[in-house]
Amino acid sequence: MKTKITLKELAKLLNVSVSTVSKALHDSPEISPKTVERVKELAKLHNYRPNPVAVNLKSSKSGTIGVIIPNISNTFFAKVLSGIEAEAQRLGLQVITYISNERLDREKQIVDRLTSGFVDGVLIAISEETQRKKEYDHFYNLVEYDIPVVLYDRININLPVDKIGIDDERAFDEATQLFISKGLEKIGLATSIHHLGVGKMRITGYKNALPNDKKTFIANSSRPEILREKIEKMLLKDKIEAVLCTDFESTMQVYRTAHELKIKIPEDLKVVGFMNKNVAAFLAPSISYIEQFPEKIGQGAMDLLARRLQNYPKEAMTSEKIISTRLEHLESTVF
Amino acid sequence: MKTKITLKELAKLLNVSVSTVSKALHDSPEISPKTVERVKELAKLHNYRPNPVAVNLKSSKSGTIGVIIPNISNTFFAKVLSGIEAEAQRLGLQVITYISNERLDREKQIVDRLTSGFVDGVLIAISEETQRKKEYDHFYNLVEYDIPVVLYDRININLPVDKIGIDDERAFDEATQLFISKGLEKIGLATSIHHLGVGKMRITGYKNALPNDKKTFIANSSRPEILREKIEKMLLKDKIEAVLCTDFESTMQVYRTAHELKIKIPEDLKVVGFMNKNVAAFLAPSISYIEQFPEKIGQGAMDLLARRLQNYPKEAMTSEKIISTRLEHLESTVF
DNA sequence: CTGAAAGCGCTTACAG
DNA sequence: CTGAAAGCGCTTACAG
Repeated sequence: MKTKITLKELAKLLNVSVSTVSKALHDSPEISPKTVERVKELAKLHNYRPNPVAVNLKSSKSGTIGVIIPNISNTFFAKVLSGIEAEAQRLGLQVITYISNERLDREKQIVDRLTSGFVDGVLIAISEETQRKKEYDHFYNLVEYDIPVVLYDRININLPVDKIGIDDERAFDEATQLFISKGLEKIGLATSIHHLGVGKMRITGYKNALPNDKKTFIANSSRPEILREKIEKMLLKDKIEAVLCTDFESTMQVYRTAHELKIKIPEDLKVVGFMNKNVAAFLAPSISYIEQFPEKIGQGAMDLLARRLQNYPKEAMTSEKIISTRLEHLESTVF
Repeated sequence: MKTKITLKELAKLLNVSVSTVSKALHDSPEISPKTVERVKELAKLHNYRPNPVAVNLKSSKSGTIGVIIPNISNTFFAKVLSGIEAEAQRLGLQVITYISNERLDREKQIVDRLTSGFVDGVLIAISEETQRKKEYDHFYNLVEYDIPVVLYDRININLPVDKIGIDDERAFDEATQLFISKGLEKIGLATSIHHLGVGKMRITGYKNALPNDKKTFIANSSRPEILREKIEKMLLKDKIEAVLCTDFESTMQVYRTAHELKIKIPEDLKVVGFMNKNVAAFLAPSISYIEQFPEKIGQGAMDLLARRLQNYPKEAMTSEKIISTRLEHLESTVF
């Protein structure tokens, strides 16, 4: 077993002081070129790497950032994490992952951990329960401890921090407009996330797009059986001609229910879903969907945080960044 | 802005030494009950929490573990991470996430990072490229630095470390047996991961289950268009009656292709897929699948690692743990 | 150009 | 029962 070599050991081998070694490795102009060379050579030979924990203690930085993820099984969040991780690597930062499972108590625990100095900054998508109960006090602890926070995706929340997400309202407004422009009269919406900020925004986009003379049809429930019933009612009784889905679950429910009721997509029903290509393209028929570019959101979130880590006091203003979505047309919106 | 209070500051406020405060907070019997009480009270008042970086430096532990994930968009791995994170929380460990994107060079970089002292141990699922090239040297660095490693999921690899995964061979053997017992003659397999260890094991299970007089039918490609063609050939020319799929992609391809060719599932074709319930149950028809319990794999991996972290030298033998799978019957295997 | 010293925030063996 | 000292591995202002 190899054991990690330390500055002290290098110094002894070279018959110089620890300070000289440290300075040499940092290319300090104080040190003679000859010494620098000797030191670096030996360091390389022994594959010396500074102990990050010691460096962190000295600099009172941890060199890591925390990411709070509400639900990692959601491919969207998994991909956001991927974007964060890639950008963090580029910046030389480590990513510590925390999963709240959409629960407020877990989120509080996590934030408590975070304030004890594990991380230099935090990226957060706020849990569902937290949003439902509107209890944001714990986040102010982070602010008080001067730990920069960036909210990602779930940004429709009144906290004085940087934010990055998509324009949920516009995406659904545009998708609804599309149906209207094709002359459809009865346009519905299915959602299992109507209590989330992002869900509300999407519903608002849909409603705003509908002219006053057009009725809204909304099937909403976070309980699968109920959602399924409401979708069935929309399809059979309301006889909607098109439906927008705000999330993966509702999209799959619409797909399955239409099939069971022998309602043909796209002939009898146009569908715009919210899911990733991996699934959308292989359904039969394939389902058009709103593409979100989660990796970009992750990368952007990391960049916003990195800016704060560099010169926090200088920039007082918080910024909000929006990543555009795109409606990807597959078979379910063929007219 | 609150700033974190240190031992030194507490000591000054209390007019005692830093050592006394530290000992009191650890309930040392050396300290008088009265002092312990005073110290704890003030610590609580100021919400004192020890600086983890300093504690780590002292103990030469980092209190964190690394997890290498080949592809986080794969729900299986996302859920494994969830299991790891939950167990790590319970054990008071932090999880640093690294994503290799199935690439050898990224994996090498990550391992390099890991050997510089960021983590106390590592959980690894080896990347696809690494397995293809059979280049495992970089992992031996971890072993040399005495950093415990646990392989999860992709465990069919000859490295002297603890492992946890599923019994891929048996799962596919049993699923194949099921079809045989129902009197089916032509049983095929579709895969996009035949170059991965787990893929090979699944194929072996399928082959082993088939009696000598039965032909094998295998559609394999990691390129979607090619896989699609091969599946089409199996369905149209070979006229297989049942098909096993080793992964999400091949399952979706079979589902979609059967639909396009107007081959009815399950009447004309029985299907056992490899995917998660979230999707499987909402397809039309729903697709029976092999359930893997990824959270359990994550939890088990973390536990194996925790054991090593506690008493590494004592236990020389490496262990291999298998988490049972279960065939979940939905509509695609109705006889 | 080199090195001794102080210090980051903690823990713990040792002295009193 | 309390405290001074050493040390974890580094960095850096200061002295020589």
